[in-house]
Amino acid sequence: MPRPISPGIHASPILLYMPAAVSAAESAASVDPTAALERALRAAIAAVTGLPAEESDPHIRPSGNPQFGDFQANFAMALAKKIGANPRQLATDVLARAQLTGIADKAEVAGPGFVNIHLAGGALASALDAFDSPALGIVPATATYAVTVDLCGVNVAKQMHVGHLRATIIGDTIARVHERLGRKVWRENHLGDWGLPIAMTLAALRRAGTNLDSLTLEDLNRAYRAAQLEGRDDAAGMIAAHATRVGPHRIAELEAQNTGAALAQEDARATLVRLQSGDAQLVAEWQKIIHCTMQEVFETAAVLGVQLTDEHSRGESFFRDRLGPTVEAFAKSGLGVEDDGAIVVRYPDRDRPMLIRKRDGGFLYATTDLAACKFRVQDLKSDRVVYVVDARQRDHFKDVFDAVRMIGWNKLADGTEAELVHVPFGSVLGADKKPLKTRSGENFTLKALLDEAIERGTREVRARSTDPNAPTAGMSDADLAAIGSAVGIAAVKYADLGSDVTRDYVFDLDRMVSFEGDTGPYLQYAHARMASILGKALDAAAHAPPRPAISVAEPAERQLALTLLRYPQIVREVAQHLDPSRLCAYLHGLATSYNGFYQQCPVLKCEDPALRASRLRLCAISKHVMKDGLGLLGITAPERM
RNA sequence: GCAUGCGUAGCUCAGCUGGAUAGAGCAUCGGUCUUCGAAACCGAAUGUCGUUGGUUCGAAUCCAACCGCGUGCGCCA
Repeated sequence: MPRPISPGIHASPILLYMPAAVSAAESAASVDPTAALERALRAAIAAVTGLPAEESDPHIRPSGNPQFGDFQANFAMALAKKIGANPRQLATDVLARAQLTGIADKAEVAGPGFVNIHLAGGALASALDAFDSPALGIVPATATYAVTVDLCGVNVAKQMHVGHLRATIIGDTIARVHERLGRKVWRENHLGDWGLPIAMTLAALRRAGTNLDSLTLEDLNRAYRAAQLEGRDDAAGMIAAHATRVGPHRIAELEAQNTGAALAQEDARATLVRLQSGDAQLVAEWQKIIHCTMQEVFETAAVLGVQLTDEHSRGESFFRDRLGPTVEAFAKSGLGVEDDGAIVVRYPDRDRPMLIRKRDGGFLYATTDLAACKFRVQDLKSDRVVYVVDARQRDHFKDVFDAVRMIGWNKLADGTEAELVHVPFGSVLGADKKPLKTRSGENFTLKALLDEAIERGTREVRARSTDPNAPTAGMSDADLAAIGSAVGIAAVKYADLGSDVTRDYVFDLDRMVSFEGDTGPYLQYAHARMASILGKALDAAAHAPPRPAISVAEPAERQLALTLLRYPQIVREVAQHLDPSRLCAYLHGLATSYNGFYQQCPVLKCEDPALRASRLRLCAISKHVMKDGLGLLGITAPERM
C-alpha cells in the first residue's frame, strides 16, 4: 500500500525557484505596464545612486489603498539608509530622473519616502489590447524537460474518501498550471496495488467464492476491511507473512491470536507467493480487483473534472523488480549500511535513519519511493517532480529526497539537477477537530460528498429556473442537471483549493457546498453575467470592428484592467509556489472587480458607441480570463446558471 | 525526549518574499430588483495579530524564549 491519506498537519510554505517561469516573466514584459515601470525606475535608481542595476530594485507593488494610485514603489527608505541619504530626497531625485512618459500620468513622493504612481490610461489600454489574445499574456516555457506530478494515490480495494479529494484536485490543478505554462506533464497515480493487504483481500474473496466480474467497489472494500481485521488478530500468521519477504503490517497491531485468522493468514501468504511468482490465474484476478477499484476512481475523476485515466496509473507493482537493485545500489555506494540485520540510509544532519530493507529481506515503502523517484527523474526525464501527498509524510519525503540526492539519482543525463518537492496538504478533520477516521468508521466517502454537492447544486439551479425571468427558465431538465452538477462541484473544489493547502480544515458539508460569498459559484455567476451581456450584444457586435479601441477612464475600469493584466503573473506564481489558493484569490478579486465595473459602468446601455464597444471588449477579456482561470482549477464555467 | 507545523474578528480564513489606517466570506443590523442576471451590489459593527523580549526608520510578517494545539519518529504502507 502507498500513502494512507487522512489526518495530518500543517506545513511550511513552499518557495521554489522555477527557471522556466523566469524566462516567461521576461518575455511577457512587453504586455505588462508594471514591467515598463520597473525598468524605468530601476534605471533611474541606478543612475542616481550609482548602484548596479541588480541592486536597484524599485520594489513595486500594487497600492494598498486606491487613493495612493495604482502602484507604489518602496525602494527609497531602505536604499537611503544603505547609502546614507535622505529617503524623501532620494525618491524625489529618482523621480526627476525617471523616464515615465507614456507609462505614468502622475508619480509623487509621500510619507517617509513612498512613491505613488498613477498609471497612464493609454498605457493600460494598449497593454490590455496586447493582452487580449488566446495566450492571455502567458508565454510558453522553453524547457525541454517534463514535470511529474504524483497525485491521487488511491489504494486498490479501498473506497476513496475526502482525503483523496485533496491529493487528486490539488495535483490536477498543479498539473494544469504547468501545462498552461507550456510544460510537458506526467500525472502519476502511484496506486497501492501490491503487497500483503491486496493478497489478503484476494484470498478472502477466493475463499468466499465471489464472482470477480460482478464485483462492486463496496463489496471489495468490505472484503478488504474484513481481511484486515482477520489479520490484525493473528501474530503467528503475520510473522509467517514477514518471512515471505513482503510488505505487511506493523507488529504493534499483532497482539491477539486466533486460529481461524491463522488459517486465513496462511491462505493470504500462499496467495501472495503465487501472485508474485506470476501465477496466471491469480494475476488475472488481481487485475480484476484493480480494474474494479480504478473504475470508480476514474468515474470520480470525471465527476470532479480531473484529468486522470488509465494511462496515468503506475502502481507500486510497476517498481517491484527495481527494489532489489535499488537497495544494491545504495549498498554498493556505501550509503546503505547494515544495522541490526536491516539496511538503512543515514544522514549527516539527523539521527533518524531511513530503512530500505528489513532484516528478513523485505522491502519497504521508502524503497519503492526511491525507485519511483529515480524513474521519474531519469526515465520520465523530469526536472521537477512534485508529490502531492498528506502533510504527515513530511519526514518521509525529506528522507527519500535527501537519499536520492546523495546517490545522485536527481541528476538528468546532462547533469541538470531535478527539483524534488513535496506538497504537504493538511488533513480533513471531523467536527470534533479530530481526523476523520476512515479505516474503521463509516464516515463520508468521497462519492457521498460529491453526490450531496451535485444534488444541492441541482436543487438550487432548478429552483431558480422556475422564475420566468430567469435566464435558465425553460431549459431542459438535462441541461439544468448539468449546470447543477457544475455548480455543486465548483463549490466543493473551490472550498478545498481556496485556502493554503498545507492547513488542516474541518469538514463542514454546508460550508463546502455553499453558493454565496467567496465560493466557486460566485465566480461562475460572474462568468455567466459576462456571457449574458456579451450574448445580448451579439447583434450589435456584428457591425462593430473586430478589435475596437479600448478606453480605460472610470475608476472601475482602471481597477478591472489592472486586475486582468495581473493574470500571467499569478499563473506563474501558482506554479512557482505550487499554491492553487493564489489563483482562487485572484479569480475572486477579478469577479469582485468585474462586479464593481458592472455596477458602475453601463455597457449595453452606454450611448456612446465607441465607449460601448470598449466596455464590451472589457467584458469579453474578463470572461476569457475567468474561464481560463477556472479551467486551471478544473472548474467548468457555464454560460448560464 | 527529538523533529516538525500552526495560533489573526463570534465562526471559517486572506494577508504575495518587513511598508502607510491588518482585509475577505459567513453570521448580525440597515439599504438597493418596472433599469445590462439580487448566486449580486452598497453601508454599519466587530481585533491585546497566543505572550514577552529583540532586530529595524517601520514587524501579523524576521530572530529568541515561553504558553497552547496538532503531527511525525528503524524493520506498516
